[in-house]
Amino acid sequence: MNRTASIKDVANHASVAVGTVSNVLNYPDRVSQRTKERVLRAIDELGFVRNDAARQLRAGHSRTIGLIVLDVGNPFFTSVVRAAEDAAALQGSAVLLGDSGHDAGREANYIDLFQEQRVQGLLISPVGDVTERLDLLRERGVPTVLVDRLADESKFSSVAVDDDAGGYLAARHLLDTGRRRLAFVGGPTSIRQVADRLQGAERAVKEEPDATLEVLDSAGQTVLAGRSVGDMLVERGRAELPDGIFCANDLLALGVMQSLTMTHTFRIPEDVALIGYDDIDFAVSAVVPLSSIRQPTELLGRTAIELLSEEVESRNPVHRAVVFTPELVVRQSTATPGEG
Amino acid sequence: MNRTASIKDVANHASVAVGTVSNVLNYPDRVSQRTKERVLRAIDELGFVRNDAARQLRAGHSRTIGLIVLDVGNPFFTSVVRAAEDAAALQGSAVLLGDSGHDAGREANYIDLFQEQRVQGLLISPVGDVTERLDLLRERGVPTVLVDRLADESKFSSVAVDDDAGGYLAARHLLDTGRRRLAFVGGPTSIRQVADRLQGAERAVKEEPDATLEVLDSAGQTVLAGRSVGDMLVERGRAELPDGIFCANDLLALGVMQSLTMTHTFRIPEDVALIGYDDIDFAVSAVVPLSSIRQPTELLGRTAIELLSEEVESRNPVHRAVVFTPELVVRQSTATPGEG
DNA sequence: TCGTACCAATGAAACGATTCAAAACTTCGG
DNA sequence: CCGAAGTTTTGAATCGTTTCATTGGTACGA
Repeated sequence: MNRTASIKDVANHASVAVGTVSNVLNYPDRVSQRTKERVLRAIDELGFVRNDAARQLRAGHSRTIGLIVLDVGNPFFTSVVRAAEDAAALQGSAVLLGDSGHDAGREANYIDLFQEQRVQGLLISPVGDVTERLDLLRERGVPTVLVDRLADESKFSSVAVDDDAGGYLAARHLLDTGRRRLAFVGGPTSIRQVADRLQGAERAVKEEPDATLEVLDSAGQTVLAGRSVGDMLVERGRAELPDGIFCANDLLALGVMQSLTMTHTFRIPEDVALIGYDDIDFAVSAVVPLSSIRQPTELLGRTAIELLSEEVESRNPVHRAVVFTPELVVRQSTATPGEG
Repeated sequence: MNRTASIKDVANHASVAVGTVSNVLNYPDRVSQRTKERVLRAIDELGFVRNDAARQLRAGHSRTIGLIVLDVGNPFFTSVVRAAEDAAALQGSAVLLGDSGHDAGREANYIDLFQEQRVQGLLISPVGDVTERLDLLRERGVPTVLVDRLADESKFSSVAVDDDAGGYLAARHLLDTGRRRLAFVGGPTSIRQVADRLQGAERAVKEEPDATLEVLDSAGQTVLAGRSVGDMLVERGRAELPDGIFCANDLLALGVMQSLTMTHTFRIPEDVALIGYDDIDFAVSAVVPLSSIRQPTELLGRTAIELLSEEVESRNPVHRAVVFTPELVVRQSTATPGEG
């Protein structure tokens, strides 16, 4: 048991030619029943396992797709990854997963690694601006699809979710349930997602002449940041409290909820309605189940793979930018006051 | 720009032999300065990227390590993965990540895939019992290290965390802060982790003659399951309430906390102390910051890689089972009543 | 019996990098 | 100018698979 068996060993053991063994593996119909059985027995007895490196060397390309995400721990990406893996498996490819952790250096390492592996193509949620490294990929003809990032269609295909539409959806929902004094809670607007969600909310508020939107800047996108905003609101007193709060993500919303419910001065949703964004697992099991905006992550992952396949198959590069619309998930935290 | 450049193209372009190009890449010292520069320029001009398949075919093995986890979304594994990747990178290997999602079929697919890729070795957190497939790997001489699972040392190396010690640590902490009527909240004890944590807690309680431990079975390991247990406790009334609760994981603890704090009948930690397990991100930002037991995930990942390296390098397979002791993280939810 | 199809099996060539024995070139002392 | 010793460069052989033109067999009708 020194070395793993090769196709040649199998051929000898079954007394056939190497080409025949290869045919058994790749084109079973071309081989007679008798021979096939002999070969399969030999494979079994020797514990033969295909050497993918040799296969891929001959084929000129691998059957793997590279996927680089900003943070595997983030449920959004976890879900996208899972969907991409499943979609890839259906078409016989495997996904190599890389986690850049928002670090351009790690991202670069993975890009290089995947190039050496001769991946069929690359799905990437890039760190910061689209780097020159991605342009290099393009020149080298490595099909690439940007994930969760709009792209110049002359250069790349991309899949993304319309954050402006999500913001509109959230604010519109608050307005539809009778709230008029809205507040937006969100981290630095330098983050594109935050800015887009705010912009969508503003658009909805402009549709109602008597509605107002107050912007409450939060220090970050965490539960604790949400709690400080909440504490600040509690101190204001009832008269100046907004009656509908839209948070740029669920963590912020959970923090705000903690503040408001702890003091027992305000009730959700009777005094204030609260809606978040992302629909993380915790949203449904919050003290007051949290309404949220759900992003179609499975669709995102699946579509990314499909766009990539298109690029791989067609010679001439026709890029497409696909944008999905998020979905409103209504729970108790924004129930209509009348209905409790 | 039809085909990616090969080492032969580079050699022609720089007017040297293929061996020289290879030397520039692998043993730069063997090559004269002048030649090296010419070759590097050619590499740059042609956009040459090493073909890993060819390299690996010649070398007989890859520079990658397979890692199969039960759930990439679980923060415990996410952290282990990150640590393993970093440790592998240090020794010049890359990690191929597979997510079995607790599904034996997906696990089997990844094992097969990684075998075809000729990974140097495999880290796996196996689904259910150690399968015959792993025994096959062993026979084929693929070094394998089990993660988060104790293994028969005659067969595999393994890294795991001592759940019994963790349970002891949690209960001992409750006892040390003066609590005597303890309760354990945990899902079906058929789950090994749950059973071990309970056993450790029982061990601690036996050390105090006047202490008792009540076992409250929960329907699962979720926030909602925790909340039903909490609701049940609230109904009991103060006299029969335990004064220290140890939950088999943080989600359960957060659920219990929601119930107890919502009614405002009981205060944490004054009336009841509460401690969880895993120290997830949410623990620190709970309404009452949650004490918990932290598992040394980074250490787990790093050590797994080290054990694997040992197996890869040494001829004769000497397996080791490494068990780590978890760590107590004290927060407000178990503060000593006196200190409030 | 021969010729024509058809089907199965064969095995050399190719993929691209690394290795290593041999060849080619330098340098330097005599 | 020669030979020895050292340094660089060369290029054929190799890894394991797939491909495909070629060969070997079999069946069947004429």
